[in-house]
Amino acid sequence: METEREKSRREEYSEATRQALLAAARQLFAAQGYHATGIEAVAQAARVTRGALYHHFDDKKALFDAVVVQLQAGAAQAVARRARAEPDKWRRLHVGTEAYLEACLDPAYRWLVIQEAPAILGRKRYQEIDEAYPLGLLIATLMSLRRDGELTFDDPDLLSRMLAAMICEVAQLLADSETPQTLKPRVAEALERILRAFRRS
Amino acid sequence: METEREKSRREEYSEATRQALLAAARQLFAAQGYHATGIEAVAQAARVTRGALYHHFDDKKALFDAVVVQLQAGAAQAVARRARAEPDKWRRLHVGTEAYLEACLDPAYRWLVIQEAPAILGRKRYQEIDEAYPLGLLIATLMSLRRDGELTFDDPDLLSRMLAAMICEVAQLLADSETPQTLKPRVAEALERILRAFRRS
DNA sequence: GGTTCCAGATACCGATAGTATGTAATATAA
DNA sequence: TTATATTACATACTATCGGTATCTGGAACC
Repeated sequence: METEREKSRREEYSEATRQALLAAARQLFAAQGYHATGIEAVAQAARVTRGALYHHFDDKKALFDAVVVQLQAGAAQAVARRARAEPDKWRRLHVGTEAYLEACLDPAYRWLVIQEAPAILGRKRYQEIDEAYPLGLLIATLMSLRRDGELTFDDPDLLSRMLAAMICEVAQLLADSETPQTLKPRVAEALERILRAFRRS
Repeated sequence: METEREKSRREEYSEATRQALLAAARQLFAAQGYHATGIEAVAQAARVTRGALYHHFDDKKALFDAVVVQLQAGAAQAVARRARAEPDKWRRLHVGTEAYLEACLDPAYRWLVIQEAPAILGRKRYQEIDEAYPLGLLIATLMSLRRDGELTFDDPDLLSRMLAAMICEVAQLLADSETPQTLKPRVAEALERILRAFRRS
């Protein structure tokens, strides 16, 4: 914890408008996509002018970046909350992937984080954020399993990315599916089998 | 084959400029990305004016769409060429995934088809193209294996998408990797194991 | 109580996608 | 052969939008 210096009224207001801008941006970007959303519209939705927006964020990309960070942080928190409860590591992995899959079902997450973010922020920056949040959790879990000799594969980093890619893809399918309730168990089975392929037998 | 009606000189010229526009677009989009590339630049590179471009393509997105179709067709052709030679179906699958992975290593393919296309064309249209070309091959192969009772999983469509997603992700990793020669065998092993998890034992 | 500083507003610029219209060349029909 | 229709392409213009430079009012601080 950093020393909680008393915030001035000004700083409070400033922070509040920053949050309002973030919320407006998330909402509009998710609803219409990044390029279809004008900076002007975001500012209006947050009830400020474009000047205020440019005071808080360097440019449109920086605003989008902040939205993505926020979404990734939220997803990671949701996953961690559920996984922490599990004592067994394989169970933790299982619960974690399921929780992440659930997080991916949020339309805003799918559209902004999975679809648009890599192209807009660039793969490098995208991976930075991903590793700092949800992907980082997965990597850590797999590395831990590897240390215990429970994972029969030498590259947890590679494996985690492959798993994450699959989960994202599957989330899109589930979201687009007209019969998700029949698709869901198949997805679970496939993931189960794949994980087993890397588990010490 | 449709009846090869004699082409007039005009039609030949027209087709040639269309191809020139496509080639210029592919080159520039791949080099700088979709949004960073102006319509004007594409027209100039093809040595025509923007008017000509808008004559051949409805808008910028349609131009991009055509480029993506061309790239996907090329990839599918490369995969089919290599896979057709194999008599055994599992071998065919193996060779096919490897060939597709190789196709994904083309920077233009990675950037335009994998990264930008879903966001720009929309997931629906993207899947249409994908299913018509490389993904379609994979689905067909898996369905054939399923019919033979060789595949112990009920949803070849789902599985093929999961595999394709992984391969795309892995291609990005290989491309970014500083030591692809050490990464490659690990990738091969992982894919091998995953396929085995769905193979009749 | 005057000065500094900063959140936010206003006004402007440049780039670019898209449109409306014009033109010259070729195909087609009388 | 001449007249008409069609087509490929060019030119000029508009609207939108991201970004910047400049300004202002009020809170914090000496």
